Amino acid sequence: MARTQGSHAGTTGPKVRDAALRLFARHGFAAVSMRQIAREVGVQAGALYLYTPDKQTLLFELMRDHLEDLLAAWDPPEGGALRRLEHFVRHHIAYHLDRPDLVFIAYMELRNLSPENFATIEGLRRDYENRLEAILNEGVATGRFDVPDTKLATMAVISMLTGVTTWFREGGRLSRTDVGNLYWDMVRKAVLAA
Amino acid sequence: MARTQGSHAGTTGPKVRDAALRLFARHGFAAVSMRQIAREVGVQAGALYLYTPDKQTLLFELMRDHLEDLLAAWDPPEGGALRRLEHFVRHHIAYHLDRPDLVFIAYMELRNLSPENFATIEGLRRDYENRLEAILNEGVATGRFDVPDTKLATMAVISMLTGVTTWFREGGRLSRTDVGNLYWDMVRKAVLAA
DNA sequence: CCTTGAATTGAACGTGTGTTCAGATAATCT
DNA sequence: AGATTATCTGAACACACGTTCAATTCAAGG
Repeated sequence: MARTQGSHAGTTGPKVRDAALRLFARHGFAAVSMRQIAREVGVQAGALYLYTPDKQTLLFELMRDHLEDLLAAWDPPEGGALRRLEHFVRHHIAYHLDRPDLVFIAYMELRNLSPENFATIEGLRRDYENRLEAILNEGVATGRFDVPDTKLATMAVISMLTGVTTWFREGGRLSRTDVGNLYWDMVRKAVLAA
Repeated sequence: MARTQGSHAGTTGPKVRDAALRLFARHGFAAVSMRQIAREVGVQAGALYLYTPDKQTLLFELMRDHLEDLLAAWDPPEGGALRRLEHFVRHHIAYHLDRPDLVFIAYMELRNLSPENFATIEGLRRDYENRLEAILNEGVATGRFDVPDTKLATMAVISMLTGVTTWFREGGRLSRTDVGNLYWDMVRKAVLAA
């Protein structure tokens, strides 16, 4: 037998990516087999190879698409460095809270990429970090910010903000708005000149 | 043949843990086989089972020992909340920079633990977080700190500090002392009342 | 020097891995 | 209705996995 009722490439392709994303995030890339992904999709393992050349490419494309979406999704507002920084902080938190699985694998599975794939992902991540660093540099140049080392501050702020996905739970004590406000409060105080 | 020259249980045990730590950190727990660890130690795979009941326990004990050492290593100084916080920040950074592999697996391989092992590790981690939260609470109580939510601030600060291991490279632009100073500067400004 | 016991080998067990592919099926097009 | 094509199955490939264990070797104690 082959091709059970009602199955089309248009729906199976996304289902493969969804299942892979969920399973990779939950158990880790190396711990998930192609047969597990196939079972989740409702298909035999061989059929997956109509939608990806191999397992690693499945992971790579999830990470690449995530980072490209992240880069495309941010529209820096007009205004000074402080206003742009606030927008960056709030947007980073909101965007990451909406995609915990993608964030997780994009930060955790780097070592399972081939060297070329790793370089691509690393480049995209650096593009994102450079945006924050540019804001900090601008604020320092205008004297509004007191940041002795903008490279370190960039890494520190991104680590702090991204960490929100490890503890935030929907319906918990704090709303998303609360979280955005509280993080922005800390970042603002940390970079602002006295 | 068995038992090649000059090998003793006293040296093989630690070598197994060292090799496992290095390989787990580099490639991930699930991606490392017992045979790879054995090859690194210079022994056959079966011999590893004289030193660990199974692969998962090897991981668990690395994580547990790391967290217990971390908890035991910190000796909070006399003084107010600000002084204790500074000591915590500097100690956290120094301790983590000395053990990048342990930090890495303790944060990355949680999902490869059995439920009971996970609960143990989670408890140890919470003990550590509670120390920071207690400092923040004390500072808020005395009016020295302006921290609207000490639980969130705890997570934010720990994420920020632990992130140092992802980018710091020995012999780079910044020394360890520089890094300690710069992080402490950000944390201090973020929590201090105006 | 001989015995004892810890340390290790090497083979084996059953199961699972990523990937390929000829053949089968169902939807689409003429 | 018949031919075509995209979609999927199921079996197979060669290899690797974690773990066990009888047999073997070496170091130490009497």
